[in-house]
Amino acid sequence: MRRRASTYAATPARRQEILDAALACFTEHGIEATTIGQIRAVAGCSIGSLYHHFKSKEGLWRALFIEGISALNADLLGQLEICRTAEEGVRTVVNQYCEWVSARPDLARFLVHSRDIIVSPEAKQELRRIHREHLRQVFVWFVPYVQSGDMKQLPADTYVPIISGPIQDYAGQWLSGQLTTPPSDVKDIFADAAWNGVQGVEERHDDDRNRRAS
Amino acid sequence: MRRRASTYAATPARRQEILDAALACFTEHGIEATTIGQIRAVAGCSIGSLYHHFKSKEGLWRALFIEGISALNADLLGQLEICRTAEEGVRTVVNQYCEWVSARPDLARFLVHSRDIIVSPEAKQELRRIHREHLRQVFVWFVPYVQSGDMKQLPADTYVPIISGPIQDYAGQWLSGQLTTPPSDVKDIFADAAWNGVQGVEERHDDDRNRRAS
DNA sequence: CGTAAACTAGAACCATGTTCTAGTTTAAAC
DNA sequence: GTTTAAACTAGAACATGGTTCTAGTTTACG
Repeated sequence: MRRRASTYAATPARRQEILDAALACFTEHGIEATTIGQIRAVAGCSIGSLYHHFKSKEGLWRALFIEGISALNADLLGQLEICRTAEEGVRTVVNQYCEWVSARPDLARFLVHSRDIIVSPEAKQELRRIHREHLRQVFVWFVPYVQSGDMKQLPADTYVPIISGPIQDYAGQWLSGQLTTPPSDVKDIFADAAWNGVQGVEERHDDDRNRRAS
Repeated sequence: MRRRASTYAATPARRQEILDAALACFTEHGIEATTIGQIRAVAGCSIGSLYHHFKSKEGLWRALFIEGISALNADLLGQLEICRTAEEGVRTVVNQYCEWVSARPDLARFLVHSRDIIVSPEAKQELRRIHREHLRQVFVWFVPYVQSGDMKQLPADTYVPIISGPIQDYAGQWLSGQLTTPPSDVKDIFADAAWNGVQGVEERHDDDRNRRAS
């Protein structure tokens, strides 16, 4: 007699309709300015239906956020799989982010801007967990190259900012309309800078110039 | 007969009380979760008084944001004034941000998190104007060093992400409690990375190793 | 069919930002 | 000093928008 959850065939479609409507509204009016009423209207459903699928407005944000960040993470890990050198890996991190942002700017904009909007402690904790797990997986990929000396030894928490910080900063500005040159046009510059920042000291040359008086 | 604005002696103090109360509430409950009622209670004033001094909740955010960002900018420009080399300038940009974030974490947290929360077009435009003007002033300082070759020639919009992106990313994580090592403890690493990313090609050595097959 | 859970609907509710009207205080003019 | 006009304060009334609730419909499966 006990029925499994979500045996209805049409459910996933309706759920997705609401998510799509929400993203469209966020893009048009901004995340903060979007109301449940607008989403409901675009999705063509009732308040009751919306609240049946998502516990709250924040629950809707959360679902959209998790969907987006998971796709982004999975895509990156997939691309890292086929990299064979540290440099390739670092450049892939930068390039993949550029491609992703260009390919799905609406979702990217939402991901960037929504980080500071999710408020409830449980949700925050879950998002942090996902983020940590992702970082761990990426970190694992790079560990051997740090040990081999292909990459510099640095405090663990500094790799991500050095590699991803610049391109994320640039992409954020581009997404909010402050820059006109798309990330894909400058990705090599940021890939260079990223690799430059973490590559190991090379042994073939005189390396004095990497040292300096502080 | 015509009276100048704000001839009341007590006004600035009351205004500041409200701003301080707002920042305290933001720190305690988060920006989004803070209500006008909470601010009013902490500031010990009435709704009418609050709305007299600030047009709206967003107006209050805006005032706090402008106060904070202006102080941050002025401090940086002051420190840049006394720098005499490109490397000193770049390192100052990184170090000053570290110091600022450590000295006034509440305000820094608000600045970082509120960027995406201010919604009204006019306010957004004003903030963008302030930001652009600040960037221009900083950029002007660096121009001679780019022309002299002390710094690499890059697309104009890429300097800021390369120099400030990593430390801002790190500081943001620290401010939100995800990291325990304060920015001041890793500032040299990020200053190294920043300078490394923008320093000009040095002529005394063989520079081939800065080139690579993409 | 019959049934139980998934789903939909929208009215009622409630929290919170904003406006409004009515007063009080301040400082300058006479 | 008294007057006067604007700055300021107060809090009730209002408006908007998120959430809850009750009632009904659809779906899948026995």
